[in-house]
Amino acid sequence: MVTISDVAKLANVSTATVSRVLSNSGNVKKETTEKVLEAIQKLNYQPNILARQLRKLETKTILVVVPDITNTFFSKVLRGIEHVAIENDYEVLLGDTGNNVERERGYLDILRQKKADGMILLTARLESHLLEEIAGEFPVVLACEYLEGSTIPTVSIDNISSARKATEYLINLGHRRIGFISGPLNVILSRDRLKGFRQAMAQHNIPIESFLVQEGDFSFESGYNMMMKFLALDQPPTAVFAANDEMAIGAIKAIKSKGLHVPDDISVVGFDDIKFSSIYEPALTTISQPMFEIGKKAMELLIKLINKDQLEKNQYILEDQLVIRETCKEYVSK
Amino acid sequence: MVTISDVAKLANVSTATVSRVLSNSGNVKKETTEKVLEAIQKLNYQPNILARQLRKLETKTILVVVPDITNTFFSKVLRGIEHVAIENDYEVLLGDTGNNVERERGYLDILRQKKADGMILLTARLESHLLEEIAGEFPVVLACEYLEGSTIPTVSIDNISSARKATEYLINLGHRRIGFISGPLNVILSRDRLKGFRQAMAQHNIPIESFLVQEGDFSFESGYNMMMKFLALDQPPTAVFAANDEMAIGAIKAIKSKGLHVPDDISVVGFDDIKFSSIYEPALTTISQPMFEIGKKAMELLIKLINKDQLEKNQYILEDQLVIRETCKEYVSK
DNA sequence: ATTTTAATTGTAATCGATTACAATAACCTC
DNA sequence: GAGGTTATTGTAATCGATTACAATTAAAAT
Repeated sequence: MVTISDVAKLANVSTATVSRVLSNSGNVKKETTEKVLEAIQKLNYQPNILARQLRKLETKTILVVVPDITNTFFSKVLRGIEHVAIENDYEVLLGDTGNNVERERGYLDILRQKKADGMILLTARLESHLLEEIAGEFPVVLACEYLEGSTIPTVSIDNISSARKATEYLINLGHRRIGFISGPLNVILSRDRLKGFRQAMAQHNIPIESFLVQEGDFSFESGYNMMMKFLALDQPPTAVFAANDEMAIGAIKAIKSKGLHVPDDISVVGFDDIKFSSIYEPALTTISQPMFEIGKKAMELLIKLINKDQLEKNQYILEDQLVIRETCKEYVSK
Repeated sequence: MVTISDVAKLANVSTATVSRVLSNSGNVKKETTEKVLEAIQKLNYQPNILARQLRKLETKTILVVVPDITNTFFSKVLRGIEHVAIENDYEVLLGDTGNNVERERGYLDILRQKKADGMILLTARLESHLLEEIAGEFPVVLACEYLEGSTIPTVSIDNISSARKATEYLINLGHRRIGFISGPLNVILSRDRLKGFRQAMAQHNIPIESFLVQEGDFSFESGYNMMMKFLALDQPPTAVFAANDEMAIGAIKAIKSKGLHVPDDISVVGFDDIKFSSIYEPALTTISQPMFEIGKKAMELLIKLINKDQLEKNQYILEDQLVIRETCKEYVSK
């Protein structure tokens, strides 16, 4: 392997000088610089990053922990992260947990072992004290999810108000029997969306029957299954709000399987606005999250944390949007 | 920061001994081991991986270069890679090129700089000599794509025979005017799928009119646009084979937009079997690639390369499968 | 009890860079 | 040209682990 001292020897200078040329620190004579560059060229020298990292105690790598990389929602956020990472000479280490808390925990060691300068979590199922502890010691940013009462910097939308907005939209269309398919209630953002739903219903004095709220797990299949439960009721809901798009599409599938139509028989609203939602038929009305922007912002914050810059605030709330497409319709009693 | 010498001091032994305890190399007395472990516990010591890596000249990290992480096809392959990686204590550095050759090239430096022990490419748009060169120096495995006449280890399906299989299926249904929407023809796997299509047609003595072959770019939109071209013909094809599922779905959208029906008016076959294909309506008939398996196999090969084990062969061809769903129908002349 | 052998531990070099500090060279100023 | 200043370069310590080799200790063999 070609090392810095090989270069130094060939160029007839010290390793210090080669290093200085490499880092563009300035104080090297032109001729010397040229000699060194020539030697570098001739030997096809590439600095060993490990050695540099060890010396500087930084890795220029950040870790992103994702609950499910095959979900396009997360891969879009990841894209935003990568975008900013590359601009700032960072590399992205990917940790896919496959929705497994154990693996989420395992990835913390990468930080502890200094294999990454910081971490962005797109999932926060871990015990909060664990997270707080590691965030006290290393730069950590939460994206999408957050931790109640925590000071860990967070980027997300306001899930409560978004869910309220979507629910109100259905209410304004005249719906009163509205079903809600929630995400797993052990994650806070599921609880928030449920809360938003409840708030909107309460505001309009519409009582919520308990069997009209069902807990899914964000998967297509769970959306299908929960909708089937709704359809088995004597009086099925006239509209359904699912806490993410995959479940919403699962619900539509279920409705279709009974020979009913969306939106004519039942209206459906989703959450996230993944790519498939606009392609599917009927095109899904949904809350659109700025996925790319969330990723970008999260990475920007992380870089600030790494550089020990001051943050203006800890909670960054980005704008979401209700995208009205084809799955909702005014309620007309039959 | 807590270092190995802090531990050594507290346990009253040398750093060498601590290191031996850490690596479980055996030759340490029980009592000493306990003393050391106790010190490690007490100080909450975590070895600095950078230092270890520098000394051992290995990173236990591999690089995966993906053309588009938001495509679920690639994220599934990635899942397979990660599965094997974790089992073998490797971490995965993700390189998403966003279909940009420049960025693909950039990621090679990560290998050169020893930031990763090896690389899996899910894309191979680079100049082949560059790839050959880097593969000569570092462990590299190609997955999905391959390089003509190259000895770089490769995992993929047999794209030619799969495309032939799909085409023959349409032919056997009675179709003669079959349109083909190819992927970008600068990537070999697109050319292979086209070749398979041509072979099947030739075998059945069906001439291919040039305007029945259109080049897309694997995106939903391009599938839509190319299908629109077909539909503008005097005699549109009675069946269409798209080189991936996204384009196939785009094509179906185009067909529907003209008030026509799939499969009654036009049959459609896709390629890949991404998750959405079974959810979409009509459910897509397609060639199913073993994405997870491809990823697993690729990582297994890479590990062998890294360990300098002998490979049995350079080309690993996995089984694909024609999945018949709802988008094809026998041709009946009208 | 002494020698031989095996088990355990320590010392110090090493991986390949960066950088504080020291040394030298080059350039001014009067 | 002496003295001072600045620019350039070199020496060697350093980052935190691993490991070859040496040294010591303990156990076994005679």
